[in-house]
Amino acid sequence: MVSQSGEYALRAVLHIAQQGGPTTAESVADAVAAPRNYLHKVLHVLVRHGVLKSLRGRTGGFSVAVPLDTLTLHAVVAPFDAIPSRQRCILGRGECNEADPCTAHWHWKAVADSITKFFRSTTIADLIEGRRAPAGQGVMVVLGGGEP
Amino acid sequence: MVSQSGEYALRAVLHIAQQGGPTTAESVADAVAAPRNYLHKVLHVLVRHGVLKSLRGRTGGFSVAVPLDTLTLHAVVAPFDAIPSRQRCILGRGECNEADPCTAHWHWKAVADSITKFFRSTTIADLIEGRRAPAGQGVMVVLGGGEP
DNA sequence: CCTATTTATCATTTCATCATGACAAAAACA
DNA sequence: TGTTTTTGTCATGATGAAATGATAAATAGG
Repeated sequence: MVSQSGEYALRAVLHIAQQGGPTTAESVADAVAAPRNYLHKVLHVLVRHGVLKSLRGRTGGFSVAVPLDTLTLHAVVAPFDAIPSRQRCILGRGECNEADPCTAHWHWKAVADSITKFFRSTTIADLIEGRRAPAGQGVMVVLGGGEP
Repeated sequence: MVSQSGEYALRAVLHIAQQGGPTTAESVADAVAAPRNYLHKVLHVLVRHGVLKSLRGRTGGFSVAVPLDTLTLHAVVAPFDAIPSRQRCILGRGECNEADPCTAHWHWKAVADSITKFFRSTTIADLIEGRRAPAGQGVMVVLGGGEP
């Protein structure tokens, strides 16, 4: 669902966001239980993608570069994993659209939609504040029973 | 979400189920667009797991070993991919249960449930018949808006 | 200016998945 | 019986993600 790197990224951002100022990679590595050198690279990728900003030197470290309620899980994970943005056929036919659906298309669509929605609408702020979901962004996914 | 091997397995079973009698690995490889030798191994794994049965020799091939409306996608994919059966924390804390939930737990739970439900309740028969979902097994997943 | 601290970058290793190729075992059929 | 067709099994090679290790560049503080 989400790669090891993506998971590190998610946990790292969550940790950094909860600290006050710049957080060192070492501190993050401990909190996330990730190998330091490897985490370093992950953090740097997030910097290049504008998710984090970094400061070198003695008082340096990483901090979040954008408002937390603006930062979606998708934005954090995207550099490492391709979360299905367009409809990805579970049977892997490559192309699978509404006009020419595969046998599993409709079955899978509802699930895929809920995954996409989750990553694109949930923010880091949502997770930290422990809210159950962003208000006013409710979406209902209905599996089974009932026609189109 | 599902590995290459798991995808091959799914498409292979779907193809075999639609043929009348035993289907040769060669025929399946063509239909599935998978490398023959590799597919061979995938099919054999499915045989060992009781999903398919095989017959050697001139009139041999693979056929489905169980009733199609009994065969869930989970059963087909499970030998290759671990579909989250128990609650798997998206933050990868390993253990993440209701009693000691992580910050993302409730957010992720609804999505994870829908995925699990999809793989465990959808059968090969459902896909072949093009039904939208097994009747009477509807499940509603609500994201956002509203309290527990 | 020097030194400690921290991020940035590169080269290399490990590992699982995917894939290829060759050969053995069984079964049908002439 | 022997030949062909099929599955079964093993050994080996690519490939990419994950992880490791070493070194360079920047920055703050004494």
